[in-house]
Order: sequence, then structure tokens, then C-alpha cells
Amino acid sequence: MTATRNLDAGPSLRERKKLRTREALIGTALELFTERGFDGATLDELCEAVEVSKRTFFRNFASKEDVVMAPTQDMWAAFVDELERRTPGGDTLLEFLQESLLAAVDRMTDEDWPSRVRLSRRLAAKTPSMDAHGLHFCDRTIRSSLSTLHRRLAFDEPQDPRPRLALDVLVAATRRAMETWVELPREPGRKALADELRAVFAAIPGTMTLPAVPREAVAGQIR
Amino acid sequence: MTATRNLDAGPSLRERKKLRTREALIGTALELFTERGFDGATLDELCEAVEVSKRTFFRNFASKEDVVMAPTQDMWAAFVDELERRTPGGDTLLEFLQESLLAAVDRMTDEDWPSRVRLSRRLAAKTPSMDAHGLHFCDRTIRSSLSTLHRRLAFDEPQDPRPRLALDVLVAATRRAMETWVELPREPGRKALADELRAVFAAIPGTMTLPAVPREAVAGQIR
DNA sequence: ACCAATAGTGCCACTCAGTGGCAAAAACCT
DNA sequence: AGGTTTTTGCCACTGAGTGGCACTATTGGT
Repeated sequence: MTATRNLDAGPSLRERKKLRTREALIGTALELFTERGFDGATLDELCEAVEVSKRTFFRNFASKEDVVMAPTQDMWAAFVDELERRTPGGDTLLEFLQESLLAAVDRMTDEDWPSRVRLSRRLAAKTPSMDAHGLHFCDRTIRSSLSTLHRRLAFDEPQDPRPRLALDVLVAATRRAMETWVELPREPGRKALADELRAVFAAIPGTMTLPAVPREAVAGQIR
Repeated sequence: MTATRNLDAGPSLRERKKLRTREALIGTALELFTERGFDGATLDELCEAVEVSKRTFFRNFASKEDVVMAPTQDMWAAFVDELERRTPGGDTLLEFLQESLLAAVDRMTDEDWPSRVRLSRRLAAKTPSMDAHGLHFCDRTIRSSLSTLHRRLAFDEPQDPRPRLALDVLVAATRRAMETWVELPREPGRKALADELRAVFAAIPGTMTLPAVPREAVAGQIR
């Protein structure tokens, strides 16, 4: 008479097992690709290392790029979720988005999330197709967030491009913050990433008014 | 005694021939993919239609996506070129970037550039891998523009994220403008695109201060 | 007009990402 | 235990992209 788990929750054995192979695929992929390069290792090799069929890989991930992007995607998923839950505190939309993203980063409690993101971003920097995949995922996140915003917030006109631009600014700032965070020495964690994010966020308003000052033209003059 | 074309310029016969097959590939690709879908037509079919070997295709374009993106890429290349040539008129960086982009659009004099871009963008909207490719190209453009800006303009600190954010904003605004331009009726031309761009550019400053107003919470309340 | 150098092309075989179908196995629920 | 469902493995297949080599066309010099 095995205990029925109708209501008492807890993920089923099946689900845990699936999660475990998923995690194994992500971890091994990051190791393997970091070691031999994204193009230097084939999917067959990865699947052999994890002892899983290629078919199973594609039931977990949409593409070879996808598995590497998983850590970053977790963060963006949490961000969208935060947008869904939080109520804006009477400030500007941009501040609301920033708070939501910081909250999302704060939810990435998995111990080796930072190091995985770092490996992932470094790979993306070297592999065009992976970077493209990441960009496209950001774009999908923007669209999904946009519909959430339109559902939960009140805007004057439905065609206003400003909410969308605000999301683009947020994503750009985040990418920028990650870029510098990845290069930081001593493998910093979530906290340091949050600091980088706040620093870039603080620079946003000044972006609009930044003057364009040409370098002394004479300096380049001949003779 | 064939005329030697040492100095008298003009593209050589070889170059013109190459250009012609390149144009043929772009035009036929847009037709074919629009008709049967990006994934519905294979490269072999395209090559057969243009009477060119697949090998030749890949000498002209880096990927299947690349050929479709060519028209948009032309515009961004002109933009980078404008950044190189123009001198900022004492305004803000963002205005300088906007002027440069409008100038680039103005240089797209090829008669069927607008319709090609339209087809291209519509395909990208339906094909994730193509959209990703386009995004990645925008990112490459940003990086290239950034180094041009750092060379030609004077910024206080080299690590300042604001120039980069400004470029991100420009690209986001441009994508947004194109999105609505593509959906316009009656197949408008460059002029209409410039108008859309100006409209979105005008909305940029307001993006920073756009308030986040929650929809009446009671509306969603149960009972 | 002819020739040597060079750029561009076609063809062929190959690797590898990604997909569909079906049968085997594992986990689930009485 | 037994019947159901979910997950996996295997196999064959399509199609993108690459490398190599021989072939042709263009070019510039003589």
C-alpha cells in the first residue's frame, strides 16, 4: 500500500528525475563547451557524457544554444514573474522594472547560479550563434513583459511606444551590467551583480542628456 | 590592346558579375521565402532557381538568414558610415545618433529597398531564427558604432555606460519604428519610414518619466 | 594575340543539428 | 499485481554548412 501523493505535494519521482537529467545536461554542457569550445564539442558527445539519448536532449532543450542559456533564462523568467506579482509603488515605470529585476536576481538562490551564468555569458561572448540566441530570448521576454504591463498597468494610449522602450532600456542596462560583472575578479555572487545593476541603472537618466563633444579637431589635423 | 583600367575606376567585370548574382540571390530568396515560408524552401531550391551552386551561395552569405537580412544590414552599414563622417552639432549624443540614422535612411536610394526591407522584416517576424540573426547583427552594429564614437568623441571616463545605452536606445527605437512602418498600408517608402523614426525618437525623453499607474485594483477584486 | 596569375565557380563527399515514429521501460495510481 | 501514462532509446531521415580540388573566366603584362 504505497502512500498516495494526491495532495501532500512534493515533486514526484518522475519530475525529480527529469530535473536531475536537465541539471546534469546544463552542468556538463557548460563544462564541455568551456573546455573545448561551443563548436568544438558535438551534441552526441554531450549526450554520451550524460548518458542520455540525443532525443532526450531535445525534449529538454530547444537547441544546442538553449542549454547554455538556461541560467540566464531562469533569471528573466523570475523577472516576468515579479512583474506579475508586485504592485508598482507610485514611481515611474522604469523604477518599477528595475525593482522587479533586482527582486528576480535576489531569487536566484541556487548556490552555483553565479558561476553558471558567468560561464554561460563567456561562451556567448565567443560564439555568435549563442549570442544571437540570447538576444532573441531577451526579445521574447520583452514581448511577454509588455503584455503583462498592459494588463496590469494603465497607459493613456495602447500604441504608446514608451513602455516598450522602457523595457528595451532595462534589458540593455542589464546586459551591460552583466558584461562588466562577468569580468570582475574573484568570482563575485548575486550581491555584486545587484550592485552592478544599480550602478548602470543610476546612469540611465544621464544617457538622455549626454552631450556629444567632438575630440579636438586640430589633434587629427595633418601638420 | 585591351584598355587597362588601372586608374579609371569603375567596378571590374568580375565585380559586377558577382554583384549581379548577389542581387539575384537576395531578390529570389525574398520571393521564394515569402511565398513558401523561410523553412518551407530549402537552400538547394533557391540555388537551383538562381542557377548557382550552393557553394557559391555561401561565398556570398554567411547563412540562410543572412541573405534575407541584407537590405536592413545595408542601412546599418550606412549608419556606421555616417557616424564616421558627420560632425556632431553641439547637441546631445542621442540627437547626433538620430540624425545619423535619418541620414542613413536617406541614402537608401535603391528603388526597391523599401519593399525588400518590408518583406525581410515580415519574414523575420515569423521566423525566430531569422529574428535572432537580425538582433545579433544590431548588436554587432552597436559595438562597431561604439568604438567609432570613442574614437571621434570626447567622453569623461572610458568606462561610462551611457554612450552604449544611448546606442541601445537608438536601436530599440529603430526596431520599434520599423515594426509599425512595416504594417502601414499602401507600401510607403523611405519618407514614411523617416516619419515613423522621428515619431518614436520624439517619445524617447518621455520614456524615463513615464509613471507606473496600476489599473484600479478593485476591478480585479472578486465580488 | 598569347600567357601566366588570380578570382570565382561547380561538384562531391562529409559532419552535425534537429525531427518523426515507434517500441521498450520506468513511474504512477488504484 | 495490473492497467495506464509519461519518459526514454533507437533508427532513419532532412537539410544547413564546410573542405577540397579541378575547371573556367577575368585580368594584366608581354
